[in-house]
Amino acid sequence: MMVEREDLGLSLSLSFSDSSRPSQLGASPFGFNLYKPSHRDCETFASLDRISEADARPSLRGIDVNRPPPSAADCEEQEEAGVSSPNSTISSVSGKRGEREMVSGGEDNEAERDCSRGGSDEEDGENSRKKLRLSKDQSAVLEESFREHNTLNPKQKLALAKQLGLRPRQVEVWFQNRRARTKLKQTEIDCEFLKRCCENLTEENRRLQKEVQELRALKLSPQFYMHMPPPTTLTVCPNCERVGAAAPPLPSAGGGGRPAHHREPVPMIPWAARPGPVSHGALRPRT
DNA sequence: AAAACTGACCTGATTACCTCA
DNA sequence: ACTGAGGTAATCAGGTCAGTT
Repeated sequence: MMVEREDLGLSLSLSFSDSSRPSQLGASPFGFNLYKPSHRDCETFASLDRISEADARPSLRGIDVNRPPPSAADCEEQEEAGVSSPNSTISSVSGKRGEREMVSGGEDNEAERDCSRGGSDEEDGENSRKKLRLSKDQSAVLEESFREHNTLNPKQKLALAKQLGLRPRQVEVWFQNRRARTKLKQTEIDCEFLKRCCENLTEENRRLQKEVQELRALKLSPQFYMHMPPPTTLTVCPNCERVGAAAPPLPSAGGGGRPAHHREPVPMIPWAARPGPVSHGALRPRT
């Protein structure tokens, strides 16, 4: 069974078989990579938008996030200042706090503190969490970006934020939500898949039980021996030298036309498939 | 009115870096 | 100079809230 990507409704870019992208979410058993990047992986050069939530709140009360925030441009400028710092090692250095601070130092942080949090619930009743609605264009750009990388490094975040006229924090939140919801959808799909596997196996089991019963009945009848294959059709397995009748391959079973005793169990679920064929030498003693 | 969607937020975990004894 | 402990900051996943469609 293969689930169409379009089925997800989120127009996800689930890479079922594409393992070529390193920056996917971490590995899902179904091939959807759910990659959690370590800080070492990403370019953390000026993560200006991470601030104490508590600190951020008070200064933001009264800001309507649905309005293109005056802060957005301001933030970008401030962050750009960080980005364009001659001392920064923006694109090549990974997550060294020294560098982060170099570009995001004191005042910028304060500024970001003011502009990165849309927050402001409680207390101020009239400004309880207004919701921004992203435009189609904004969503499209974000989707496109998500398809390419489902995590953002700070540089990409800033660039996107600037391009879309959003705060970096908004871009960050969008990506976080997107990852979470993508994963949720994938889980639902996986669940559905497992359900169908279970049904198929139950059916197969029923069928095999029936077959066993029939064979037992046949064996008890004297005519059974009349149907025995002549000895010449018995084959010797070249690997283990066991004697077995050449069985026709079962369409649904793994192992194709191999002798029955060499057939691998059918993997119930895709990720259960072994990386390679199990051979007699698979359990070689360590040297 | 109810349900689905979605932007925003909170919390806890993880990791890297810094400071200091 | 080296080292381990504790602190700080950034980022993430998972869960939730609440406004919008």
